[in-house]
Amino acid sequence: MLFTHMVERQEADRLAAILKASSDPSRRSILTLLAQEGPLRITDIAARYDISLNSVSKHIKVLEAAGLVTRRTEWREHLIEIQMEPLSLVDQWFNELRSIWALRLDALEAALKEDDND
Amino acid sequence: MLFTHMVERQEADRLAAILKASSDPSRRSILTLLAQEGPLRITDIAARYDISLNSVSKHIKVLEAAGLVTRRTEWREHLIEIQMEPLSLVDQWFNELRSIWALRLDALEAALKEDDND
DNA sequence: CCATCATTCACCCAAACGGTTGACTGACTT
DNA sequence: AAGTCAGTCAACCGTTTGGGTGAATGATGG
Repeated sequence: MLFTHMVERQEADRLAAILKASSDPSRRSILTLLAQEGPLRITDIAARYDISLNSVSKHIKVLEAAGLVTRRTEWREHLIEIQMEPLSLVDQWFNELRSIWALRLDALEAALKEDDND
Repeated sequence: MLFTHMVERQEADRLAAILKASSDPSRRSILTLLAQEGPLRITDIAARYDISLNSVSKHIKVLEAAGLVTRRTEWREHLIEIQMEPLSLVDQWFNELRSIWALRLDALEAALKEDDND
């Protein structure tokens, strides 16, 4: 059905964004930092690393696009907060993979048992 | 302790490899294919896509380096099999993140309760 | 009125990436 | 002896990516 495909496509894109965003070590480090310290300004985050403020700003935008982070802008100060929810989409993909794999094994086992009866 | 750090470093590198490997759509698709069809030759995999055999061969090498796939070489035929175990390392990282985050919230809550008593 | 501050924007650069093509290897088929 | 087959290696191309610099913005504080 068309609608289902659209939803699936959307989810696939979201998954892609999440995985790509978390595939970079700097961004993973920023996520950890945000998890332990709570919401931080971009400047505060940049202060922890020896990369430029600009670079951090770009990383935040990538994380934001993936939904891994949200931004609360209070005039010139942007408070960045980690968002855990998107991780579940990755969990979901893993579980799908695992169940597809298990399904095939089950079928294989059944086929073997069938062979026994011959 | 030095030894612990070495182990952690190793694990971090492995996590990085796994996330980067699964951040590409073609590679994710290949993984799904392998999950549902079982071990396949590189040629068989390539036949499913309109990218060259060479390109698939490279993707397989990336997946192999991440441990997401193993190779059983029977002379010129290379049987590629999906490996689920590495996914648990990503699960593990997610859970660490979530627990770090929860820990901070707990501390925050405790501090608020403390304030109430003033 | 001028400086400061937090952030983004517009470029620039080098490295990495996904993909291609072409040559090579080594056994099996004809 | 020649050709096919499965896969790798090496070189190349265009695009993306992570990083950097410098300027712009726009309210706030001297």
